[in-house]
Amino acid sequence: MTDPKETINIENVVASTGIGQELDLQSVAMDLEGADYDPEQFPGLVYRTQDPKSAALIFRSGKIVCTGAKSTDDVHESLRIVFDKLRELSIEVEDEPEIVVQNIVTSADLGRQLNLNAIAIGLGLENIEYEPEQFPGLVYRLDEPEVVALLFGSGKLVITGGKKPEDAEHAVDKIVSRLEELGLLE
Amino acid sequence: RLRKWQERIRTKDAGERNLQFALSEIDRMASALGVPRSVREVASVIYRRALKEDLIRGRSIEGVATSALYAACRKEGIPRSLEEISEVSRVERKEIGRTYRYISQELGLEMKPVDPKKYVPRFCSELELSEEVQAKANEIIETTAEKGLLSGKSPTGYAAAAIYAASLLCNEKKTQREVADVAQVTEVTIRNRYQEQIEAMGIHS
DNA sequence: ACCTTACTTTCTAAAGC
DNA sequence: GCTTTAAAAAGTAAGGT
Repeated sequence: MTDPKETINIENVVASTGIGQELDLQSVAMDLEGADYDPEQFPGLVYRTQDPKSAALIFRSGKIVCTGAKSTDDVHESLRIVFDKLRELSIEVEDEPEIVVQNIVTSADLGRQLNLNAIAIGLGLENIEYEPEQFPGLVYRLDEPEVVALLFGSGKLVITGGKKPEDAEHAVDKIVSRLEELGLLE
Repeated sequence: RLRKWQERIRTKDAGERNLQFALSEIDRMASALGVPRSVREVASVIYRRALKEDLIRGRSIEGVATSALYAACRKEGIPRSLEEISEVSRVERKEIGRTYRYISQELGLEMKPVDPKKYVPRFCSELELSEEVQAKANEIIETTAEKGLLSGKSPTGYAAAAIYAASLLCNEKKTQREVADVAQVTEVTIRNRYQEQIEAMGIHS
């Protein structure tokens, strides 16, 4: 049997950082090509990097949110590009601003079909949310690690809310053992 | 002080008025949906519990009232889809759904997923289909759900497909459009569920 | 009937309303 | 609470050909 842990794939990494300097977003929007800035709609300026693909939300305070990267390395690479772009606009940016990963979205495959109805009862209706009229996935919140899992009938799942790649692995382990002890896998 | 006392009265009156409004809304929607009085009573109890547990803060009274009715219909085994409920409420479907999930979770209602078979009698009677078709539709739902086909699928679409298939098998054919209209799903959904169900039932047609 | 686009759910930070 | 950004899962829907 393929270990479900081997099927884990990081789909999105969200991180926050800051250049340690206030910004005039109006002028940054003028000079930075491809920048989307509509303060009436949202206070942040949106700047997209192509390789690695990501979207950076740049704020007046100098704080930045980067999302869409496929790995923590890509987050660093994307933000390095953003920092350099800002430096090209002669904006002072710290040498190595601290980058904090805030959320990692992962997908995985348990390798067998799931009977979500049975799993909903097995895990306990008070511990899950399963409303197929509204969404096909069963929502399962774990305490340790503190993540949220979306389980689908196909056996595939999504893990989100984690801050480290290991969180997803631990979550998959716990889910697999929980479903196995309930006799709901295979 | 007199002012504090007056304020308490005012608050009490406002609260009382809000409760009356909520209960009258539940009554109005229940009548429009044609659900029995017992369901309105269950909905009222759920609404009062939500009020007691202070779950209405940050939400509209009408949203909570509508969600309570939606939950009550399910609890009583005569579910109405969010689509149907939203047609008699001024709250939009998405808001009813999220408010329902919230009060369901907070009040520990422990609602089981809707069984598609619960929609069969009402949909079939609206389509004027026989008991034989109903029984066949229930059989299709039961058998295919046991094979795992139900996971993640909407109960209304699932019931609609089984009813469509049963109407064909019993020579009381209804078109996909007719069934789709009463179940408030698209013909595409019926087609997709129908194909999976007849395949799982080993029916050639 | 197909295809494409888009919306539902989960998570997270940011600043401001 | 909302606004915006990204991403996956799978179901449902809508519009065009």
